[in-house]
Amino acid sequence: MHESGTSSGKGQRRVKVLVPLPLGAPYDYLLPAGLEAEPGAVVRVPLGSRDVSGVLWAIGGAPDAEFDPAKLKSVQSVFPVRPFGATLRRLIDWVAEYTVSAPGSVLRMAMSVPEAFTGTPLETVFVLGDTVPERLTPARRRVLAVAQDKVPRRSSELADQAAVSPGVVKGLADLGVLVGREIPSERPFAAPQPDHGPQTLSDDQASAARDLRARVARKAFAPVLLEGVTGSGKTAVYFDAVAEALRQGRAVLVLLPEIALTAQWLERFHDRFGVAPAQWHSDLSRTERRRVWRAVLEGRVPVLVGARSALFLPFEDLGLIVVDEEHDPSFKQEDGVAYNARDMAIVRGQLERCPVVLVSATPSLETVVNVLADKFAHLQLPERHGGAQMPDLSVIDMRTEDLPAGQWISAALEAEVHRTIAAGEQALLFLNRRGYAPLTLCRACGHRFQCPNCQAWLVEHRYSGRLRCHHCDYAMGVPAACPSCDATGKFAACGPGVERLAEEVAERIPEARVAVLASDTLTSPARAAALLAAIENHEIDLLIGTQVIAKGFHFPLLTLVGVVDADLGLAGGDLRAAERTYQLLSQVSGRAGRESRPGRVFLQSHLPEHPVLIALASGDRQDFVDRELAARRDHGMPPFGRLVALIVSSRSEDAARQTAAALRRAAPHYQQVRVLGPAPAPLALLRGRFRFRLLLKAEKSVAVQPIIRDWLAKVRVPGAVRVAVDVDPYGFL
DNA sequence: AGCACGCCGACT
DNA sequence: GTCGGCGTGCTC
Repeated sequence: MHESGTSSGKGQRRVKVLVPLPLGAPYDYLLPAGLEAEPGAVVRVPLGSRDVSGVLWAIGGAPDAEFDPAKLKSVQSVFPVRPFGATLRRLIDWVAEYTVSAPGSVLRMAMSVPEAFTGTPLETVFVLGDTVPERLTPARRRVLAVAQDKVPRRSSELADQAAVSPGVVKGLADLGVLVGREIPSERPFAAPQPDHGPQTLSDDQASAARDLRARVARKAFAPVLLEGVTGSGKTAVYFDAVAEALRQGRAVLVLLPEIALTAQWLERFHDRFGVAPAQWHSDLSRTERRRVWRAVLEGRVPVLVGARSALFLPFEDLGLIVVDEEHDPSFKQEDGVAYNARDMAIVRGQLERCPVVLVSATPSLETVVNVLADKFAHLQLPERHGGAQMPDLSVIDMRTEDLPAGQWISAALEAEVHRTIAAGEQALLFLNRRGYAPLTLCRACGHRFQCPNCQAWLVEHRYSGRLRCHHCDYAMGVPAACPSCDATGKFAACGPGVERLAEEVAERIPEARVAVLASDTLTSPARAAALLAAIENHEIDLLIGTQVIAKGFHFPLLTLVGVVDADLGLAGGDLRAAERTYQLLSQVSGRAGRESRPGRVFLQSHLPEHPVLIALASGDRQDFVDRELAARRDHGMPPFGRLVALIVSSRSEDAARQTAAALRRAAPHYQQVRVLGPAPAPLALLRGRFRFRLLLKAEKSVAVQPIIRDWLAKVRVPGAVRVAVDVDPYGFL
């Protein structure tokens, strides 16, 4: 019973409240006379049979004509926190409009900490208790030594300072040796010092840095591409702009792809500014997430580095946004609200009136076109920093190699690895495939292990002894006998993954001390950091890695890069296959010879005449970009045309097919618009759902969102069927 | 996203 | 006979 909700006495204003649910529009509520709230206020409202937190979106406004005014409910309370700023609210509306999704779904991304508004965040700190431990291990002794001074510390601080794992601290706490206590966690975020450790910049770097500093000082929107070959010192340049924003007292947001692996980036930040920045990524604990969110809202975070979702944090006074590795596909969110954080960063910069710096060695074609059209300023660093040379790159034609079955390293590449290790240097073998083998089949009957939920093969992982689907969380043990014909000992692994490559290396390059780096072996930041340290200390000679190794790492001794299968990304009809392969391979190549020792790169390929390989081998990126742009323009493809994908999915294949067909029949008819499909989506079965895809292709001048909205409104979609809209789709999944 | 309501299998 | 499975639909 919500009696208060049905009254509409005098002094109660009607307000619009957006709740973080996919509801399409803000809902109307009454604001009781006693409550004061302005737009942006975080409020508690009744919804159905429960209460939810939402944001007051507007006072008054046109009442919802569909809704019976007698049923209006009342705002229950207003949280005592700073309201969401007008720019963030406009960003949320803008993103919802652009991506054709519910504003509530976008708000949800900006309110990712449901419990962030209530009271004061608490955290547990420990001090030495009276109990004496029975067994004193060396690790425990170190913890006690640290705790001796009676200063209360969080368990992670104790663990760090005593150089023990968090488990040791927890063990002592469980024994009562350490006593925990809850205290308000409003520890300030340490202030980065703009002049802590300035770096010497080359002339090119200094002039780019000067330009960026001036733009930051101007406090106006300015999109800038900072382009420079791998190793040219782009980070040092934008750090200067960060320092300038700090001097202005404005906040800085740095977006990076896959934050968990940026130990080296954090180290550089620490060297430059004396402290660590605040961080935002999916691995944060609840407490930490809440602490950071709250601190951002209250304007206590000077610099934050985060993954794409950090774009929706409630900053009040942003002075600079940096999108590092702007071309990286992981800025594109595919599920839920499909948005590209790089593009939305530009929008946020516009709303906040601050510069947005896109950083890359291989800018996306979208960005290249924006530079050509003078929409983005362009700063270039043509040379490697500190006199290092770009690596020497050559292609190994695998058609003339005669490798025995189960081997993937050519004789030439093997010889190079031996030589590199003998010279006391390090080598990297790159293969963008996790696990042991991408396909396992039975030689007796031809049975292939397939995922029951997805249209995909199960990938054998020998380290964990399981067959795993890379698209959902399905996994099974390797059975003793074939499930189809009962034969035993007939399984054959087809194709290589990094684990199998490691096996080949053990046989052919036995002198190498090897580390395998893949997203499933670098499970925690701690493990990643330990592995990086081992590499830096030259305890490792040979790195075998998937694309996690391609980004941003800097190993002085690494002089040889071997790309085991340079053709891997080129198959299939993906629009961006060539662009992405070029980006990935030039980034991997860029790991070689970053300091005084020159680097060499070998690309093993069956398609040495492919434009991507020719461009990589010749080092002529411009020629490649020109050709690729010409091809895109000829076909009216992005960045010259626009695409919107509709993915129709359902547990019932029939229901999905029928809805897709109904959408086809209702397809919009305009001169500059074409609708393709429906066709089974590239992953026609994903996580137990059957998927069909329609593609709308339009000229660049067309506003596609209203067309899509009209289109969707014409078709009745049964509850069991979902239609996902992806404006500017990236991959063709 | 929850949570309620609603129609079909194994239990106190 | 009911307890409860999760499919479907609504929430100002």
